[in-house]
Amino acid sequence: MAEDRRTRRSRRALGAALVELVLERGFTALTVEDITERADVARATFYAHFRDKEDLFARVTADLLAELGERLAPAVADSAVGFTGKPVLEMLRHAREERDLYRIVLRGEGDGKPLRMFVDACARATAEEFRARAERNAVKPRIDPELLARVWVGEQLAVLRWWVEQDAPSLPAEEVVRMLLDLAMRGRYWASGFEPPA
Amino acid sequence: MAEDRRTRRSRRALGAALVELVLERGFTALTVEDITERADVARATFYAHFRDKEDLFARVTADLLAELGERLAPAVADSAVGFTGKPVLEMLRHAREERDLYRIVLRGEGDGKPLRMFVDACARATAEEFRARAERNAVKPRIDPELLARVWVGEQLAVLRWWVEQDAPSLPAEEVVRMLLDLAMRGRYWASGFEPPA
DNA sequence: TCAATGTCATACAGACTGTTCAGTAACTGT
DNA sequence: ACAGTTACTGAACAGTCTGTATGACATTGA
Repeated sequence: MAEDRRTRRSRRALGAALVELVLERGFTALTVEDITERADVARATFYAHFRDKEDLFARVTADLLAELGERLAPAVADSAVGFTGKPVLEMLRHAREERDLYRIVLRGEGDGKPLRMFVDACARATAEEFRARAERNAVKPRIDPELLARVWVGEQLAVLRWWVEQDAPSLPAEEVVRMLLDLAMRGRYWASGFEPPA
Repeated sequence: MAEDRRTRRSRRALGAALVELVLERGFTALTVEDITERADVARATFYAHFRDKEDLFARVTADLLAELGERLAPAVADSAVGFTGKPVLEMLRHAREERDLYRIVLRGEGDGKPLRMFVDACARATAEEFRARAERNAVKPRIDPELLARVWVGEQLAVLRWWVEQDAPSLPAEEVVRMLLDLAMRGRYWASGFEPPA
């Protein structure tokens, strides 16, 4: 007995309505009734599933993260050697499919709680990967992997934010990844147009 | 006829109360009455100054940005040549003084609106500086300055966020700046411990 | 088909919002 | 120090949203 179809229907509708409405009006401005109305569901039903709208947002985000995690797993395995850009590319693709949700999360809607869930999950995974990779290749990090992971994630998310907020059909994902890789390899100084330092 | 002392007193008290309370309970959880109570001010007075709590938060953030801008000006002038790290250092110092406010802004409290004010201001200024610098030194950026600025700011803010959230007396600001500079110059690959690529 | 379970409409108390207002206190410029 | 201006106070108001409870009804899965 998997999950009642009615339950699934309601939950999905509520989640979708939330995303739409947050994008339109912002999280705080929303009423539970706004959400149920858009989802075409009774208000009482909402409370049968979620404690409040924050709870709903948190679950939607958690689902997104779980999905992302699954999609990232093979890409991470593939880039065991070094910076291949495969995980980033996969994330960009995921973001293209779930664009609206990515937008509102990255904007910090909901007092930044979903965003923090997102950042923390990415940072944790990245730091772990950095450590493992350093060990595997027998190199000693010149900067604390924890901090390095934060920087790397911060940089990726900044780009991601920029990317999903573009209105015009923007740069293809592959192109964005190439830039990020260049930056990671050669540094910002090079990217600015200067010759690499001594 | 500057500004009435009572006005200044009330505004300041309300701003300070907001910061304290957001740090304790989060922005959404707050009531206007919570704020006025902490500030020891009548609720009616609040509405004499601000439309709602979002308005208050926005103004507090705007003031912070103005202050930061003033402090950054000389540092930016000093680093006209290249990446000296002076502006970042100055920002870290500012963040140390206004730690609580920085924390809540960077957390994305208030549906991320103050955070967006912050990010946009930094990104705009940085992009402009990049362009000017490239022109001054007659070099051609290898990556769109707009995007490069986003990345650079995203990276700085990730570090800043990490730094202001540390409980223990953390790394000195100068040390953090050194790391950021190394990263900017030599890239992440180097920081991970690998030798620079061909 | 039937028992279980989700959904619905409605109702409720309690809390918060944003506004108004008359009385009181504090401030500024002279 | 005074007078006129201006801000603060406390109280009251309707309107909105929340979270919970209820019994009737519809859909589901076995």
